[in-house]
Amino acid sequence: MARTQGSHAEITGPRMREAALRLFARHGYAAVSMRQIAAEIGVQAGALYLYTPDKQALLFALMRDHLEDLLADWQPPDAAPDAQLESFVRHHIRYHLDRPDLVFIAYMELRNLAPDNFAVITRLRREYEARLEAILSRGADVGVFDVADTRLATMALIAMLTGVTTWYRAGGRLDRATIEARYWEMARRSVAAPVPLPETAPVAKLGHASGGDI
Amino acid sequence: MARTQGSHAEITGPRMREAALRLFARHGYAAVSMRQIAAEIGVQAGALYLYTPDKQALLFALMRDHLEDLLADWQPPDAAPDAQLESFVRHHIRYHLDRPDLVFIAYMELRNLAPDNFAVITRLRREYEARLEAILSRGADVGVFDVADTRLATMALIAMLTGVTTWYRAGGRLDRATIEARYWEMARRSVAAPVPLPETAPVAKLGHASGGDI
DNA sequence: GGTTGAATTGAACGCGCGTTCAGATAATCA
DNA sequence: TGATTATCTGAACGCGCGTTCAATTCAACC
Repeated sequence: MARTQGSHAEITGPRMREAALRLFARHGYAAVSMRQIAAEIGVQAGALYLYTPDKQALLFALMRDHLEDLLADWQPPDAAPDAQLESFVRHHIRYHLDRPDLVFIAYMELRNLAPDNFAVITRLRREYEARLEAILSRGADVGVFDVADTRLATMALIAMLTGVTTWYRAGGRLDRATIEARYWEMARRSVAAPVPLPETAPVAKLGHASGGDI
Repeated sequence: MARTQGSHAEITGPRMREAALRLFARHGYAAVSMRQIAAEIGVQAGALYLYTPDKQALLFALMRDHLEDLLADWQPPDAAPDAQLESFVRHHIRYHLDRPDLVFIAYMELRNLAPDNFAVITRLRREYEARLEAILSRGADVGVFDVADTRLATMALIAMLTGVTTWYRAGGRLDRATIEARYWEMARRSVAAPVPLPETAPVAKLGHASGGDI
């Protein structure tokens, strides 16, 4: 007996990826079996191999697609560094709140990647980090940011922002817009140059006294 | 044939924990077998069960001991909130740079804990987070900090600081003291209240113009 | 209505897993 | 020296793993 009612390739493939994503995020790649993924979508394990050459490729595809999406989804706007940073931070938070499982996997399962796959994923991550670093660099040159080490600041900011997925739950105490604003406020302050003295510069775009969202 | 030369309980036990720690951190709990741990210390898998009831207890012991150590190792000094925060941040960075594997495991392997063990570990983590949150709360009350949401700020800061383990490598470009100073600088700015206006307050302990370590 | 072929089943493969335990060994103690 | 005991081996247990594949089913097309 095979090919039970309602079986279609264009459905099973995506469903497999969804189930794998959910299970990998919940229990970890190594702890999830192909049989579990198959059971999740009402299919036998063998059927999965119509849609992925093996388990490793399934993980890799999830991570690669996620990172390529992330990179394609955001380009630095043609603006001043502070505006670029705000755009980056807000997009990062929004994107991560939308795809908690993907984000989780993408940096939890790095060690379960085969060497070649690891290299690809690492390159994509570096590319994303480089975008933030470029913003910080330019802002530091212009004097609107005050970062002693752009690489460290990049890693610190990304860690801070990505951390939102570890505690955020939909329907929780804070809504997404508030969370976005709070993170942006903290990120901004952590790298902003000190407010110029009043007699020197009249306008302080990144001044500390806005307090609008507090 | 058993009990080969030089076998001693007081050596094998700790060695097992060290090997498990290293392997769990490198490959993940689920991907490491008891046989691999045993091979690492030159012993057969069965011998491990003299020192742990099972694999799960081994993971749990590592995580619990780590968190209890972390909690025992630092108490908030009897000082102003800003000094307390500096103490917390510097200790956190130092502690985490000293024990990258333990830290890594302690939040990577949460999902591999049995429910009862998970509850214990979560309680310890909450306790640690609560210490930081208390500092931020007090500082906000006093007016030296400006945090819109202490819980969010707590999670954001801890994520930022803990992230240091993802990129730090001994002998790298930055030495530990520099890293500690940079993180403290970013953490401080992200929560510090705006500098009081010159005519209002003569001394600004958390002012933005120190620049000493830049 | 018969044929075709994509989609799936279900059984099988060898393997390594966590754990147990009787037996062997060597250090210790009387 | 002989008995005891802590320590460890090596084999075994049942199980689930990732993966393969012949057989089967069903939708689509002629």
